[in-house]
Amino acid sequence: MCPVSKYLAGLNPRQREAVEQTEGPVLVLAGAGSGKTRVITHRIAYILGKRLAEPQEVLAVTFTNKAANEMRERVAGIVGSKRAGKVVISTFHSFCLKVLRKHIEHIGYRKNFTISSESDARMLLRRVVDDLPSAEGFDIGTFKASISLHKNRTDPTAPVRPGPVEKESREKYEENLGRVIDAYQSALRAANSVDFDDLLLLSLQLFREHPRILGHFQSFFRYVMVDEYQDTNGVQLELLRALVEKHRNLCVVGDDDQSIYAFRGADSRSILGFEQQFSGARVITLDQNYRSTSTILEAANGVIGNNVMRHPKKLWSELGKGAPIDWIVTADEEEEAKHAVRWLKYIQEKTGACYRDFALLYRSNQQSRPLEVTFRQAGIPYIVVGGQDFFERAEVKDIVSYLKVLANPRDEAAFLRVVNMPRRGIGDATLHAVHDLCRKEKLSFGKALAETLNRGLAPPGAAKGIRAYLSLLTRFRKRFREPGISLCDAAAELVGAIDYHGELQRMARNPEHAHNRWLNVEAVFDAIKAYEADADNPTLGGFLDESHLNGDGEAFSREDRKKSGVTLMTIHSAKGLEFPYVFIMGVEEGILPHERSIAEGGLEEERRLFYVALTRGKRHVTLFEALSRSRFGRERMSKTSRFMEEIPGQLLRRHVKAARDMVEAKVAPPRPKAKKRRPRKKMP
DNA sequence: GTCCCCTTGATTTTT
DNA sequence: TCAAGGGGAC
Repeated sequence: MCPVSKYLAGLNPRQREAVEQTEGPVLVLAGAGSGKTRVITHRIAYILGKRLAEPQEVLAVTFTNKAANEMRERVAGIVGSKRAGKVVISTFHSFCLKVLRKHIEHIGYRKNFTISSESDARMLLRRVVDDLPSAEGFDIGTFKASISLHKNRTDPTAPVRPGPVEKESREKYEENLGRVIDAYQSALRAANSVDFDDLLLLSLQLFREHPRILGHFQSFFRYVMVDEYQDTNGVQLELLRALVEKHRNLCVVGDDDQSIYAFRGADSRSILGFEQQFSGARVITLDQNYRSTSTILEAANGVIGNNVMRHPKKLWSELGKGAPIDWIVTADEEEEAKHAVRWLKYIQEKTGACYRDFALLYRSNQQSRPLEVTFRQAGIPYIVVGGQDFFERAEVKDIVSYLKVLANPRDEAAFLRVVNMPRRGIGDATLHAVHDLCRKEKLSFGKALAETLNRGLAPPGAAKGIRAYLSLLTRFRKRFREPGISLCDAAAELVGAIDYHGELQRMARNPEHAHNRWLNVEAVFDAIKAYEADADNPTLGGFLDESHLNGDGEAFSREDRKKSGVTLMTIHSAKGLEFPYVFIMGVEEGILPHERSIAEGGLEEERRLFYVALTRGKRHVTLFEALSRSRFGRERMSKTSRFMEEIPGQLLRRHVKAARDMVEAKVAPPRPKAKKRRPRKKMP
C-alpha cells in the first residue's frame, strides 16, 4: 500500500472524497453518525502524509475542549502523537485567547487581562444596571443574553431576541440595551478583563485593525478545518474568512439538522450559505449512518423532513431494521420515572446491557429531579451530566477570585468577591468610595483602597479590614513570584491565611455541607497540581486561563468519572454522543417543543432537538410521555407532542400505562380539599 | 454592616 | 416547588 492511501482505507467513497479534496473550500454535510470526526482526522493525516503542510501549519477548530482532545487523540492514533501534538487543534475560544495573550496590547488592553466568567460578567452587569436608573427592573440574565447575542452577530439588523414580550416594556428594554452594552463594555475594559464573547470579538478587531498580524496567521495556516460548523456564529465566520483568505483551504464539517444553539448566537446561515460565502466550494454529503438501526433513522428522517430551512438529506444505514420505537404513556412525571426504571430493567434482562449503555434525555434540567429520586430509590447508579460548572461553585469561585486579583489587580468582579471574604467589615459605602476613586483616577483597586485609607474616607472598622486585605495581597503577590514554590503550595498557603476552612464551617448550615464544600476547595488544589504537571512553563495566569476555558473542570472531578451508571442529561448536552439505549423523556407539548420556543417561533430548532435526541440511539429508542405534569408546583394536563405525529406510525409501539380519562378523573375536578394557601399578610 | 424573610418568577448554555 | 434577590429590622 502506498504511504498515503493507508489514510483512505476503511472510508466510504464520499468520506474518501472529502479527505482527498484538500484544496479550496469544502463543505461536508455530515448527517448524524455518518463519521464526520473520522473524516476530519483522516483528512489531517492525509495532508500530513502527502507533505502538503507541516503539522503546525494545520489548524483544526472545535467547539468544546472535549472534542478537541478527542480529535487530537484520534489523529495521534493515525500519525503518532509526536506529529499530532504539533497540529493546532483547539476551540475557537482558546485559539483566540492565544492570539490575544500575544497581541492584545495593540488594541488597548493590558497583557495580564483576565477572563470574566459568566457569573463575573453578571456581577459587573448588576453594578452597571444599578447605575442606570432607567434600566432597573429588567432581569440581569436577560441583559446578559442580549449582550452576548449582540456581540456574536455581525449583522446589525439581526434581532436581539431575548427580552420582554409585551410591546411596552420591550421598547423600554431595547431603549436601554444600548446604554447597558456600552457601560458593561467599559466596565470590562476598566477591569482589564474580557468575557467569552470578547475573546472572539477582540481577536476579530485585532485582525481588522492590524493587517500585518493577520497576515502572519494567514500565511502560516495552510489548512483550516472546522468541526460542528452549524454552531458557528457571525463573528466566528468572519474570523474564519479572515484566516483563510490567503490559501483558501477551508474545510468545514457539520449538519444543519443538528443546529440547536441558535439561542446562543449560532447562525445557521453559515452552513446554509457556505457556497455563497466561499465561492467555488465543493459540497459533499455524508448520509450513510454507522450508528443506528434503520427504524430509528426512518423516525428521525420523518421528523426532520418537516423543517423547511435545511439542506435536504436522508440518512440510511446497513445495520438492519431493529426493534420498533417504544412509546410509553404514563400518568405523571413520577410514574414516568418509575416506568423508566422498570423498562430499563426489562431491557437489561432481555439483552444483558449494562447501566452505562442507557441514557435518559430531557429538554430541561428540572425534569431530572423525579428521575434522580426514583433511580436512587431503585438503587440504580446514575450520572447527571451538566448542571453547575465546577468553576462556578461558590467556594471554587472564592479561591479562584483571589488568584485573579493577584494576577490582575484591576479585575472588578474578582475584587468585589474577595474584598469582604472572609468578612472584614468593608461595607457598601466604603466600596462605593473606592469605586469612585478607581473610575476618576484610573487606579487599580489596590491603589484605590490605599488612597481611601490615606484620605480617611473609610470608617475605622472598615479601615482595619482594608489594611488586613492589602497586606494579605502584598504578601501573596510576593509569595507567588518566589522561585521554588509551587503554585499549588502558594494557593494552599493563601487559603490557610484567610482561614477559609473555618469560614466554611461558620457559614454552612450543617457540618456535612461544610465538608462537601471543603472537598471542592481541595479539588481546586488538585486542578492546580494537574495543571502544573501538564504545562511546560506553569504560571498563575496560565492556570486561570485554563480554568476559565475548561469550565466543567472535567479532568479534576475524578470521582464522578470513575462511576459507571445510567446517564441523565439534557438533549443539548447529548449532542455528539451515542448510546445503545436512549430514553427520551416528556414528549409533550410545552416540554418538547418547549412552550417558550413555541411562543418565540423557534419550532424548527425544537424539531432539530428532537432529531438530535432520536439519533443518539444505536439499538433502540424509547419515548416517554406523561399525561399530567406538575410545573411550578401546579399539576397540569399535557398534550402529546406534535412531533409524535411526524414519526411514521408503523415504527411505533405504544404502551398505555395510564389512560387520559383516568388522569382526568384524578386531576380535572377541582380537588375538594382546596389547596391551602398561605394567608397573606396584609396591612390594614 | 449583617442577617433573615418574603416576594418573585422560572429553557436549552460547547466557551 | 425552589432559588435568588430586595428590603426591612437589628
